[in-house]
Amino acid sequence: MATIKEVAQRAGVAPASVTRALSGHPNVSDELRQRVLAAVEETGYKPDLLAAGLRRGSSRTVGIIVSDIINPLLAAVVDFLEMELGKEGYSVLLANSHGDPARDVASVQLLQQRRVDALAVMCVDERSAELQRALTSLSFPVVLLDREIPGFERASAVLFDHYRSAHRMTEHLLDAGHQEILYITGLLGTTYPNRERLRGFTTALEERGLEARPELVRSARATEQYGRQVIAEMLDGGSLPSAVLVGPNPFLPGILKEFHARGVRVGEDVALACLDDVPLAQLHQPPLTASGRSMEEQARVAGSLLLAHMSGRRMPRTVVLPAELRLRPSTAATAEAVLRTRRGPRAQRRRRPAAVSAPSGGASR
Amino acid sequence: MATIKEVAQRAGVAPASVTRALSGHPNVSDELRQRVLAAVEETGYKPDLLAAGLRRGSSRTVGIIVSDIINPLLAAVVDFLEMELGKEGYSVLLANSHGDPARDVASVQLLQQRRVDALAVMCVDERSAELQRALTSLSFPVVLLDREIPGFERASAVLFDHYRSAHRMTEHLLDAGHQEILYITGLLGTTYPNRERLRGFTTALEERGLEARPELVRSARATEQYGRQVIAEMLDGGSLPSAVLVGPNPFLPGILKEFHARGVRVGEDVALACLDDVPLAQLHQPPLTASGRSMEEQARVAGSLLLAHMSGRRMPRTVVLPAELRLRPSTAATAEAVLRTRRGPRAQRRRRPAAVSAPSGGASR
DNA sequence: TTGAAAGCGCTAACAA
DNA sequence: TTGTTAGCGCTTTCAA
Repeated sequence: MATIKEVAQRAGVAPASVTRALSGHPNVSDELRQRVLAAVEETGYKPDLLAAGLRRGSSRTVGIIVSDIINPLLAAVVDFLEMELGKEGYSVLLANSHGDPARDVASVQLLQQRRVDALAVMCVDERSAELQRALTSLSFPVVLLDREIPGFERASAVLFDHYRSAHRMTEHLLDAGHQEILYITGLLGTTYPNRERLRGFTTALEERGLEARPELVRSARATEQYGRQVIAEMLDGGSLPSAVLVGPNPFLPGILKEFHARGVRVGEDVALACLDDVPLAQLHQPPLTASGRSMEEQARVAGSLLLAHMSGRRMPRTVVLPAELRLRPSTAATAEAVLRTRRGPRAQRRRRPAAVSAPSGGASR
Repeated sequence: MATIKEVAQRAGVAPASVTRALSGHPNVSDELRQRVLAAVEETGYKPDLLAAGLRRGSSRTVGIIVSDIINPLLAAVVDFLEMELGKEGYSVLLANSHGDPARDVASVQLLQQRRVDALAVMCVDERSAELQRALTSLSFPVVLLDREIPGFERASAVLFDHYRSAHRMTEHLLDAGHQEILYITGLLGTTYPNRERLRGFTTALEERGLEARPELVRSARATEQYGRQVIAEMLDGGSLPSAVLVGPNPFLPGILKEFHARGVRVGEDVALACLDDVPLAQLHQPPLTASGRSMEEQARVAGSLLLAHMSGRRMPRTVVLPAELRLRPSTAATAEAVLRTRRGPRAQRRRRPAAVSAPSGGASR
């Protein structure tokens, strides 16, 4: 690999002039620029970005910490963010935590050592004191994506309005007459969306004089397995409410598998709504009502905030983006219809009978 | 950020001793190590990996070039690879090409400038001369993931046996009596899987005295939209074969949407098989027959090949991994049953009638 | 407008 | 076992 020295020598100029010619420095004669360009061409010179970064004190690199890149929503954010930042010459250093909070912390330190110019964070557990310590000690811009760290004023945040999203979705279910809703959520208290969604859910219930019964709020790390397990338990106990509300999308496959395995017809024997909209929700038959949000917009906003901060142009900022209710057939039936169907003659079922009975509390509650 | 000098000063040693103490150098006295460790603790020193990389001539960084990180299969590979390499202290620089071959080339050059120690490549178009030129000029290990570049002996490759996978899947459909199969593939000639799968498909047909009719091999960049369009065209022309074989998974949502929109019942009015297994295929009702492969294994093998090459321990190597036929209900019906269903009384349909008629050539062909 | 010189922070070779 | 020295390749003063 040719170095700047060789190029300089070949062009008969000083190394500094090569830098100037290539970096669009204002005061460079056309003649010198030509000679440098020719020498660059001949040698195939490509500046060493490691060396440039060391000297410049900035690596033109942005770190992304993500709790799980296989989650299509997070993959989409990474994708768009990489694109936004790439336009300005920044590369992305990816760190996936695989749901392990300890990795979040390790990643912050590693990326710091790699001298990233900024950090985008979709961590596993925003409450981790260690993580907070690591993040607040950073001396470069940080943007939190759907994460909230009180007191971390130096960071920007791009949040969706998960409170409103969950609130509206819950109201939608209540409007259909559902008196009991099973809410399957990710770990409470670990991240902003889970927290806000719970608040939206309980508030909507309370506004109608209902309460979120603890046994109907099931919380765990978002895995397919747990989604399946919860449904199995509810069915086994004969206590599946007329409506189910799902938070994080990794639960969804498990939930659907268990419903299908038991012959529970989504949309008929149970209403099902999701707070994450993923391809699976749209393509399921019947399609699933979901709360949709534009990861592209989140990434675009995050990207421009980071770029602005890196160039020192702006102050940290919190941006809240709306989510959109996407009504689909999985919640079209009224609670009454759902409960009637369940009690109705098994013979009418197209598939094998569902192991469903009316929930203990029932609609009469 | 504290530097090595400050640590050295505080510990009363030379900078080089700090390096030695921290890097586990054999000849370091316990006493010196203790003092250094204490000073590190006090200053919160974290080595600058940019500087270390420059000096060492290796950045402990691996580039990944991926054609589309939103594709769940590719996201899985990135995920596992990042994990494998992370164990050994390597970070991942991500470059997503978004289906644009020109970006592949730009990414190779950028990553080269960033002095990555190795490169994992899932490019858009392996035939691109520019890309080949860029890749072959590299002086560090490269591993191709499901990509093949003839003459690029210095690279390793981790391939799945897509030929066998497509061959077996086609045989499976032929065994069910399908005489005509619509094959929807990604751009032919751009990548190894598309090429090998086509070969497997046509060979299987030829072995039974059939031929792959050009109008039944539909090729385009893998997008949901094209998948939908092909199905719409076939249905409009009344020429949908009794079986459909789908290559790249991005087609799948479009195909399913069009089938659903037209009331074509997958598994009854048409047999459907996929050469990519994604969550959607498993969770569809009925579940879709698919060819499954372990992205985790591909990533593990790729990771260990890269690590081995980087430490100079081994030669480039090509590893071929098997794919597994996962038979599910979407191909359970025989061709005869499918065609009979289509001609049968509309009244028996549960949903609205399908706009399907027997294909022009028909089973009698 | 250009060149010379210094140095970013680290590590490896060599010397002690 | 430890310190000294040099230098990775670049960019940024500063001086000419």
